[in-house]
Amino acid sequence: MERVSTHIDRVIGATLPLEDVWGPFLTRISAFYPLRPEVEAGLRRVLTGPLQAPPRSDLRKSDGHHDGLLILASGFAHSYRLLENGRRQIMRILVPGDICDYGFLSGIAATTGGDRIMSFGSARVGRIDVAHLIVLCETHPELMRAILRASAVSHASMEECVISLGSRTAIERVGHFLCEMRFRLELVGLVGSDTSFDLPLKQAEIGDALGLSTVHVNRTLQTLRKEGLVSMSLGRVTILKPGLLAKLSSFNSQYLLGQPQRASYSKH
Amino acid sequence: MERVSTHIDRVIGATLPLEDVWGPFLTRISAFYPLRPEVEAGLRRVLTGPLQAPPRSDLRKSDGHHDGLLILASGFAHSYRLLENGRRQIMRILVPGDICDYGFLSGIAATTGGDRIMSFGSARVGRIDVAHLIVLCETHPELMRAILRASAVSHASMEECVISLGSRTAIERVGHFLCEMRFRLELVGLVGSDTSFDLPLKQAEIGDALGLSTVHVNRTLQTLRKEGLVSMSLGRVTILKPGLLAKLSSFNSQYLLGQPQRASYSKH
DNA sequence: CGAAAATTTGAGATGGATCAAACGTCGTGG
DNA sequence: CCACGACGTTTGATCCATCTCAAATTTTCG
Repeated sequence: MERVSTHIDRVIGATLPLEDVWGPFLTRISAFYPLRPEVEAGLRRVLTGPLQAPPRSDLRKSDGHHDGLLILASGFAHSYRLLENGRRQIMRILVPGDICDYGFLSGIAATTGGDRIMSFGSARVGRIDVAHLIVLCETHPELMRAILRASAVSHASMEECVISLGSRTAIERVGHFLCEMRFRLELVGLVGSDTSFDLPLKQAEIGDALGLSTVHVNRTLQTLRKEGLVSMSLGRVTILKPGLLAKLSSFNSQYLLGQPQRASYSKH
Repeated sequence: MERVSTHIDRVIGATLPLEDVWGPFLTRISAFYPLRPEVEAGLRRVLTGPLQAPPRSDLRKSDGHHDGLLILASGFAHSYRLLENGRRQIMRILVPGDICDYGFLSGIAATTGGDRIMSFGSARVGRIDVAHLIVLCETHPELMRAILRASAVSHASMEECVISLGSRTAIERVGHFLCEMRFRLELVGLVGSDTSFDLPLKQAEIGDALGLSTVHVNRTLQTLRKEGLVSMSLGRVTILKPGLLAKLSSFNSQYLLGQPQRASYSKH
C-alpha cells in the first residue's frame, strides 16, 4: 500500500508542474547558510534542467557540459572509482539535493583520479553554469558561504568514511551507514512519518561503499534485523531503534550539519 | 654521517637567519597556481611565526588563536581522531609546507568531529590571520585559486586514503603510503639526492594511518625490504625500486599535482 | 649504564573473504 | 496464466589476511 502510493506519487510527480524539482537542493543549501528569497530566486534562474538521467548512467556525461555545478535533483547516485584489480570503491552516496562534486571550486576535475558519478535508478540532474554562479556569488556572498559549508560537510562526511573503513567493524559500518542515510534524507524531507525511507542500493553496492563483500553485508544485515534494530526490504529501510543503532555504530550527526565552530573552546 | 649532518643542519637552521622558514609553503602553494613576486611578498608579510611546537603537541592549541590558517613550516604532523573504542585513526600526514586544515574556508572547524592535529617530532607552525588572508585574496584572486587547488588536492588525497582503506591489501597500502610520502616530500625539496627521505613515524603510527596493526605493519615492511623494494631504518626511507613499488601499489602521482582538468575528454 | 620505547618474532584466534549453490522475486513473452 | 531467464538475496563450507597476545630483542636516551 505504502509502496504503491509512493511509486504512483513519483510517476505523477515527474509530470506535474506542481512539484518543486529544486526544492531539496534549495532546502539543503539554505540550511547551511540562510539565503534571502532573492538569492533563492537567483539560483532558480540560473538552474538549468532537470535532465532525466537513465538508470546507471554517468551523470557527468549525460550532461553535455564538462564544467559547472551538477546537482542531483531526484533519485540516488554515487561517485566511485574502478580499480586495477577489478574492484569498485564507492566514495560517496548522493541523495536528492546534493551537489555532485566540488571540482568547480578549484577547476580541478575529480575525474583526474578516474572517479565517475553514476545514478542508481533513474535520476534527474540540474546544472548551474560556473560563469552564472560566479556572478551570483559575487553579488551575494552568503551564497558562496553556503556552498563552502556544503563542501566542508561533504569533506567531513568523507572523513567519517575513512573512520569507518579504517577502524570500524562490519556491523558498525553498516549501522553507521544506515544512520547517516536516514539523517541526510531527513534533511530533505525524504523520510516518511513512520521513519522509513527508500534506499535503492543492492547489497553488493553497500559492500562496495563500506569495503565489505556482498556476502558479509548480507550476514551483517541479518544480524541487525535479528537484533530488531532495523527492518529492510524491497529497498525500503526502517530503523527500529535509532538510539541503539547510533550508539552501536558511534554515529553522531554533528558532522552532517555544518554549523559554524563555537566561538571559544571549553578547554583552559 | 648523513644523518648527523642533517641533524646539525636542522639545529643550526633554526637559529640561522639564512633559512627560509616559509620556503616550503611558498613553493608548494605557488606550484598550484603561479604567484607573482608581490603576492609572495604579501604572504610573507601576513605570515606570523613560526612558533616552535613541542613534540606531540596539539598544533591548534599551541597557537593561541582559534581561527586563521595554520601552516606547518617544518617537521611532520598528523590530523587524527580518537575513537570510542580507544583506537586512533590518522586522517592525514602533514609535511612541511602543508596547510594544516581548510576549516577557515567555511568557518566550520574540523574540531567539530573531534579531530586534532599533532606534531610527530618538534615542529614549527606559521599562521595567517583570516582577515589578512581575505584582503590578500581579494586583491590577488590568483592566491584564492591556489588555495582552492591546494584544498582540492588535500581532498583528492583523502579519496586515495579511502581507496587504500577500502580496497587495498596491507602491502599495497604501505607501498602506496611510501610512494605518496616520497612524492610529497620531493615537492618541497626534502628528498635527498640519493632519493632517501626522513619519515619520523613509528610503525604504530603508520598502522593507525593505514588501518593496520603495528605487528602487521612490521611484517609488511619486512616483506618490502626482503623484496628489495625499500630500505628503511632510523626514520630514514629509501625507495629502491620506485617503479615497481608504484606499480605494486597502483600509485599514480596525478592526484597530488592539482593540475586543472583537461579541456576535453578523450572519450567520444 | 639502565630504563623506557620500538621493533621483531612466535603462536594462535578470528573477522571477513571466497567459492559455489540454492532460493526468492520480478518482468517478459509465449 | 505459466514458464522462463535475469538478477538479487540467502545459505553453507572453507580459507586466509590480518589481529591479538605475549615475550624477546634492539634502539633510544637520560
